[in-house]
Amino acid sequence: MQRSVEIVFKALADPTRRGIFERLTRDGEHTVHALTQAGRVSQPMVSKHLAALKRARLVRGCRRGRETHYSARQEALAPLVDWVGHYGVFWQSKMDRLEDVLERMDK
Amino acid sequence: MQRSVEIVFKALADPTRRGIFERLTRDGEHTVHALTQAGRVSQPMVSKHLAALKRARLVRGCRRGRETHYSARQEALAPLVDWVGHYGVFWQSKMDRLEDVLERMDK
DNA sequence: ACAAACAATAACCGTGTGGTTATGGTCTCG
DNA sequence: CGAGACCATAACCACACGGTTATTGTTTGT
Repeated sequence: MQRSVEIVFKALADPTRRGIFERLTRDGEHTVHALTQAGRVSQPMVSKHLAALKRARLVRGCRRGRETHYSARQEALAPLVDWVGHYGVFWQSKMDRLEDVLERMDK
Repeated sequence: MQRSVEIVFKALADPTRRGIFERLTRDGEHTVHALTQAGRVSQPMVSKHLAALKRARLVRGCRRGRETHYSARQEALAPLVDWVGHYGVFWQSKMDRLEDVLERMDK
């Protein structure tokens, strides 16, 4: 619980990692090679960052032959959203109203 | 812009800092002394963490005599919320609907 | 079968950062 | 005035972390 908040926050605190996540979100699946080309860091570093994002479940990689394809898992942002909902009361009021509305919409 | 996202994420990535912010959010204004008592970290460290939170505008301190009273500024979570809205498309759809609803509610 | 491509790991390095104790600067109060 | 409370800063230390190059293990194409 608290653990995942910790891991997600830490994972997204690094700009390079955020950049990778943002790119995977915008452009979809990418191989390590592709991410290395675009980025300004070496391939091993990309792999390391991907490992960190994977630990936070922010990213999922599937090996396909000799290349690994990574894609973003936006659901993994849930701990972040929950945290804001808990401790950012200003935003919580908005979220609460959202919950109500969504509930009513589903009926 | 990007800068504030960076600073806010980094500030909240540390568990001690998150703890301080959470406490200030729950229990309201506190002096450095009070925060030191509760925490298991030394007073200078509390001051340092408060300085970091202050740089992120997550916290505001006002000197009152010889003690400084700190309180949380939840509005400073905005960059975080915006970022999630931007890159967490899953959550963005919810947020968009929220925006619409709130707009209609205000009329 | 072999060379090259792709990704992960290892080994290493500099620095950023969380932590400490010690010190200094104000303010309060007897 | 002087002692002590409160906070910030300094000086310092250990280590986690972002970065690199070198290496290894698979897989692919010819």
